[in-house]
Amino acid sequence: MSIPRLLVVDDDPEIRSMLTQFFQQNGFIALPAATEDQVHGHLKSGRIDLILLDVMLGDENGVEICARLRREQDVPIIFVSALSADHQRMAGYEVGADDYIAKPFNPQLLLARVRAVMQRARRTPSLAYRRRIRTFRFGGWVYDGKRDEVHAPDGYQVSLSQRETALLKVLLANPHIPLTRDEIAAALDVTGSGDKPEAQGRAIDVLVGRLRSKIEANPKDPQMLRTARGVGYVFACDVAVEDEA
Amino acid sequence: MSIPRLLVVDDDPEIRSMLTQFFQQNGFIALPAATEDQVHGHLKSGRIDLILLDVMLGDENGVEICARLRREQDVPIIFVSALSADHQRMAGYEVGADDYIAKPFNPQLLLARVRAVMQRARRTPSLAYRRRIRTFRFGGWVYDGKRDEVHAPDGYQVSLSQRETALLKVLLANPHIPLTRDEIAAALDVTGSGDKPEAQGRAIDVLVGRLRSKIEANPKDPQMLRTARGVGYVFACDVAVEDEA
DNA sequence: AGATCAACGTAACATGCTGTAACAAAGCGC
DNA sequence: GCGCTTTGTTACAGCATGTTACGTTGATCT
Repeated sequence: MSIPRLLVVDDDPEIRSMLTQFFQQNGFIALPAATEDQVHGHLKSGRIDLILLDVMLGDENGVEICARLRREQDVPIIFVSALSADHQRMAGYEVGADDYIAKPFNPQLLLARVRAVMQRARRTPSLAYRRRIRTFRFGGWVYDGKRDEVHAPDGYQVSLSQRETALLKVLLANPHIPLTRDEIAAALDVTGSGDKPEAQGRAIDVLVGRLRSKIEANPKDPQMLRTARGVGYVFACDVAVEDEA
Repeated sequence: MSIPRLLVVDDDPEIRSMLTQFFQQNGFIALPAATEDQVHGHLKSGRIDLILLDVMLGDENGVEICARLRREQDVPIIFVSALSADHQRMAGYEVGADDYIAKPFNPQLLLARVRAVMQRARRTPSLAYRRRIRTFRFGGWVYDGKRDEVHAPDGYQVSLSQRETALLKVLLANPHIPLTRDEIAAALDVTGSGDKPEAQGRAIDVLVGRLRSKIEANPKDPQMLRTARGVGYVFACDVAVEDEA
């Protein structure tokens, strides 16, 4: 392979040039971009091997940009977030980013991550089919990311609806962290159309209730999917994660 | 890992420079900070591996600062308190500090604690996933921190509301120490939103009454949850604590 | 002792949040 | 089109929590 070409997308000029220079000094061809339009321009005009994308691009939501890029072209994307709180939360969003890195980052770690993602991208036949495949184990239960199935402690398979599965995945990605209804709704909508910004009645409550009825031994006294009164919901259960392929 | 970078937060210039110099002589990069703003500045501008935070920062409450920092970024925090009474009290506050150290401290002990916390932080994937899990035993009763349940001496499970449980935990963390209503209220709010600074009627009294009615054999003549007339309430009962994983 | 007053206990009420059944709308396969 | 599933909406009931009001207790002074 020739010299890897990398696109640095950030609206802060300082960070942008800092990152660009850093990668150039480390043997990459690094191109700066400040807006989504510029990104599209670069993608059309030449080969790009990887995109470093800031989560907060001005008032634009990086998550949505990522989803759009993914729909359009098959480029590995690494998210860069200012807050590690975002960072954790990102894991729940099914936007298909290949990795997440929180600022401030250790330069060596950043390089390692970038190389790892590019390695992986090279090995994998078609990026478009790639997603984060992860298997979660929690209190006897298993969510098998490969088959997108949920198995009860007794081994039987439980059938969850799409929405219920999505909710479960958001929760599994954020164990012990209280999530507000808005945050959950945002995470769920990213997979879909992504254009329902505000409040939507009690949809989340009902969804939570339905999921409880399927995965809680005693739905009236939930042990895992607890409610955080005045806040939202928490997944109060330790979760083991296995990344696959 | 490179040289560890440490932030010393204290509003007393003397202690601040004393600590800073001490750590610098022991191979750390130690940065002084006097206010929360300065802390945020340092966090934004560069890597910080650990924060040493004074409990009393002027009139600001260190506990709340800690909670805010935790929400924002994932840095290990060690509390430093002037009074060991505070020290004990801290244990009840669920702020997620990684350790507590009382002044005056043994320099070697301090170093050891700092190194231990940094070790732990390195091993642990994400600090935010960590919580203090503790089980308390008091006069036949058991509070099981893992399941967040309370069991009566006869083995039956007692159902406490969230608020009642929170109150119980504050009391258990401070046995034999009279707590004022303000202190209790502060401790209870830290877990929540953290933005109800002042007096709130008789809420604490009523809450105490409700807890008594559930855990006292004879609520009219409380043996554990005693009132300290003119002060507040005391948990007059020996408590055994077990920390878990 | 008795009077007095502040602190405390608690029942009753007010409010807000949550769980959920029932219904409606939308999507899907046949 | 028809039946089935999924998902969102609404309405109502129940619970958790804070507030108020009033009776009781306990300390202090005379």
